[in-house]
Amino acid sequence: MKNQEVALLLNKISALLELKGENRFKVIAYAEAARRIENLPTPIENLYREGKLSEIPGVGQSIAEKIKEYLETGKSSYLEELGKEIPEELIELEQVPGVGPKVALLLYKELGVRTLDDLEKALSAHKVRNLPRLGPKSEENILRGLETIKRRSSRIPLGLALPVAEELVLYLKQFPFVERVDACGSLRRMKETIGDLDVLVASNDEEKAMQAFTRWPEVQEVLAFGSTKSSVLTKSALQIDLRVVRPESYGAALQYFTGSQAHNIKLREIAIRKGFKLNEYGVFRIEDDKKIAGATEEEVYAALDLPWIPPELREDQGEIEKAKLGELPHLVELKDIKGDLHVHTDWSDGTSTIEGMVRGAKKRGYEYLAICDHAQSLGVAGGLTWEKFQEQKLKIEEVSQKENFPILWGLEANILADGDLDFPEEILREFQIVVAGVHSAFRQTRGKMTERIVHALKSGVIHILSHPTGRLIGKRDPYEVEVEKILEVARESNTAMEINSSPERLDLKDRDCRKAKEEYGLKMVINTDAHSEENLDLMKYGVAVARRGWLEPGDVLNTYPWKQLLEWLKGKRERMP
DNA sequence: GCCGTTTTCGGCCCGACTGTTTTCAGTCG
Repeated sequence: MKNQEVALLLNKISALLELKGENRFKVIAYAEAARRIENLPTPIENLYREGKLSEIPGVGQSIAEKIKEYLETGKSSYLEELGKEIPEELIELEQVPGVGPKVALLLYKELGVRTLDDLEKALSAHKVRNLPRLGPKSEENILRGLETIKRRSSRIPLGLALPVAEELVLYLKQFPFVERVDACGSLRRMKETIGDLDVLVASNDEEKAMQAFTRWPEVQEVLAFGSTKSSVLTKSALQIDLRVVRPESYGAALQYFTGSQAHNIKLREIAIRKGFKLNEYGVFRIEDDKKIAGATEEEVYAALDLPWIPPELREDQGEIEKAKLGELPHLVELKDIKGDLHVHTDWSDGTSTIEGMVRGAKKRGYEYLAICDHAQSLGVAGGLTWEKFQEQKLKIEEVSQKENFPILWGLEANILADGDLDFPEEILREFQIVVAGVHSAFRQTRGKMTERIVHALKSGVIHILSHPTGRLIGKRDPYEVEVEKILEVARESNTAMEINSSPERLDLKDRDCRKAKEEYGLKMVINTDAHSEENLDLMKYGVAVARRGWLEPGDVLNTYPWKQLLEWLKGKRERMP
């Protein structure tokens, strides 16, 4: 799948065109095409083979030609031509906060600066302050930007950002002049990683709100301080932007600050066509500047003849078109979840007892639970022998009786390097539920890995494929595998795909969930893979992925009532061809 | 460069903050 590569190419072209001072709409066109391709669920090579490149929104004849050349030859003559005029390295300079295309070009033309190293030298020699329209303050600002870029980790996982956001929201809520607080941006959309944290406050005393924010004990440095907008860097090097508006504009501001940018642009275009203007203060009629909506998000969308759109969908991935038609999905919610179908206990590498996990499940309002400890081959995880599993079965039955709570006796089998499972099929059929996944030999070729998983699924004994792509966000890439092929065989074998809720996995990912549902009609299961009772709380992250994948309760097996779930589990093996 | 139930030409989202300026360009989200 070369989608990321092609997107990178188009983004480079966009950046060089901007440096060159080309028409800004042309610049935007390339960037927009890149964004579209980045979010495409299908490999762009397939679209190319079918001659359907121009069917991608934002890709016209000219950009299609450039993609074609790149896919055929692995290079782009257009990019190379541009590179002769403007060195590609300058794109890196723009990564420094405070340095945009104009300044980058100025630095290059006047001082010969091409790299971050060059920039550092020019700054310490105080050459930057003498450039036209720049002064000592700009020099200092760029220097700070350079330090920030070294310090600031790139995007941080949702699982780390969410607790920070919750803490800040709690802190701000204690002030009487703060009427409402919400974390917005990609965090509210529950993206798997977060760049900056965006927080919105409703207040009639902006000044006090800003001071309260910048005096939050976690703040290390104030980057910008305005009357309605400020930015800080926390001690953990996370950038937080705070925006304050009056309560009567809160809905419009919430909408604006939640994004995504692409979603907002679409909405503003719709507003214009209706004779309105949409900004963070409200919806205004252009002819007399009269405000017609703004206090709530619902009324902002309603003013544009749209139903309220859940934040997780606001990515300009077709949600606005569906909203117009009244065909938005009724997304699955945490309260729909009736049980966790993949948890570990202290029988293998978990830390809680069976009783502990059951108590945790009951506390969360679940109706059932599946205990799926590791099997023998996974020595590092204290995997169980068949004898041990039989012993565990008795214990599970005992606890189930005592607690009057349905527990499935299952396991998480290991898909070995050759695609066999670590127990023979006859034994696996004894278990009430079989979850299976890849836990070793990650570095196989694409073909081998695909064949390995296909072979395992075709055994027909697997109910759920756990963490289907094996990625660890920011630590390990997904293994090389042909996802489409896996989904296809999953359909044939009635296998459900797991959405693993662990914030470092979130696997399957949102985009693939949507594809699994829409193109393959698969069922998904949202599991925590909890290794402790507390870990059961991770379910919310998996639900977020499902929502971003447009899933409804009916698409998610563990929203089923107990009886219906049992039928599905039994039926799965009977339906095998 | 892309796009079109008001268009194949003429549009293309909107505003805050900063610094260096005397009215605004550049950057950012």
